[in-house]
Amino acid sequence: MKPFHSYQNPSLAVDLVVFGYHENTLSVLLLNRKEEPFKDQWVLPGAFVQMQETFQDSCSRVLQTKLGMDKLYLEQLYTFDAPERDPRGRAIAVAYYALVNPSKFEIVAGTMANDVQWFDIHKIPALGFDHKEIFTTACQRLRSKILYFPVGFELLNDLFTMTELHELYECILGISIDRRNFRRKILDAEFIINTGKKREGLQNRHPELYKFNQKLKQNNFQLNI
Amino acid sequence: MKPFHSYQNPSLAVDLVVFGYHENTLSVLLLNRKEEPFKDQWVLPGAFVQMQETFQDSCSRVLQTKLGMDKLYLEQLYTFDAPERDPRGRAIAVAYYALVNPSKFEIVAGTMANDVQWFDIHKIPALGFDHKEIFTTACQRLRSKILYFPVGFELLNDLFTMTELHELYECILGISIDRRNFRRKILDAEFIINTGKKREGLQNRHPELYKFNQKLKQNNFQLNI
DNA sequence: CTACTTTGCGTCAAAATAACGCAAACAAAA
DNA sequence: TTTTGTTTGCGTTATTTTGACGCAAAGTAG
Repeated sequence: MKPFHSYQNPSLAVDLVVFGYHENTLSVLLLNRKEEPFKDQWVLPGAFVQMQETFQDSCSRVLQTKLGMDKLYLEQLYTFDAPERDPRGRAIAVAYYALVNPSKFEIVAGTMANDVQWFDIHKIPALGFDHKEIFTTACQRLRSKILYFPVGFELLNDLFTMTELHELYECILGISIDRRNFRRKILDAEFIINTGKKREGLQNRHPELYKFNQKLKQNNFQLNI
Repeated sequence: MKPFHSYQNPSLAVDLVVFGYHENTLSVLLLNRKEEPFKDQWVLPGAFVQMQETFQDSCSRVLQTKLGMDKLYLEQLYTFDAPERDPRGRAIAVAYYALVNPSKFEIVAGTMANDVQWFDIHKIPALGFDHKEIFTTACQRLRSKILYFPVGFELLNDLFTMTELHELYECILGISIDRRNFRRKILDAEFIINTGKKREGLQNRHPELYKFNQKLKQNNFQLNI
């Protein structure tokens, strides 16, 4: 499918903010550039959009070829168009963010090339292009989205404890939330379902295991935390 | 500023959802197409993005040349990339929405070409391309944004009455809101400022005139209506 | 058996909300 | 002038929601 336009169009790329949650830390995946411009600097992974593919296709291609990942939760963030954002010429970036669940986090961390690395979102180095701005936008989106969409479940395993969910929210929102009030609000909103199972192991009291309530993908709700 | 890419890039356009509020009705500006495809059908106004201009520039160009409007409040909505969205070939659309205040609404309505027309958002005809989807996205954005950003003021005159603001909210949200509770919440949030002036005229009791509180452009707030 | 930690559930005062009542301010009719 | 009807501004009250805690059961470790 060719472009039907006679004159030239700007270059079009997708850039990805890949979030992972591991050991009570929210991290982002960065790539160390091997070419100019911004050689040896850290940047967000990305790729040019091919003529026939959708943005989601482009994102999947980046995730698979550059990062060795399966399909993840993906959501479009914003499209960045500042004329000087790429020193090589006019380039539009459609930013997406992705969420990696903990099981994949470790696999990825183990097999990653040394030019790919997880960074704690509070310890991000200087980034090339306008990627700092993209990263900041992604963090804001995640923080607001978590209050009215069960986006956090993409960052946890299928079964999780109330404490894990609680700590995830504290981590993403950057605030401390009363454990007991959090529990009440989450349960009142029918946000999650108690599976009846318990996590056995080296812990103290064995916590109950919850799962995500699928109905919430349709219904809107509002968590006032 | 040329694209630095060797292979071809998709066509890139901006599409605009222009909202106007007049006589207690929220309307959108539509254009009747004179060429194929979708000849004689209604579509959203739009234009191809020139190599050197930002999206905002492209939007302003559309608003001025096609619709004869000044600069308006503009916000990026979403970027649409379905491969078949344009039958002529691959085309990406960056959608924006714009808000027109009432004084300009009437000027525009008076001088508009007969291929441009305001439509009540509840009486939208069939639209060409994927513009129905873009329109729907814009309505949703407006509804959610009005609760945490004073976006509604762009649709009213500088000075307005509490009743006007109240009716605007009912119209956009599509629900009925208790007049007295609405007043209390708006005033508690320091959403607006009482100017002390009153609107004289043919009404009954002369209502007080309010203005938008500029401080709210920075501060976040949440209206629970 | 005794600490100590984690987890689940409950209480209660304070704040926010929804659902109204009511009278002042004005225009128009009587 | 007086009356009637409408709009506007400001309350009140019962109910719900929230925030800040207490407390004991279920575990582990000494």
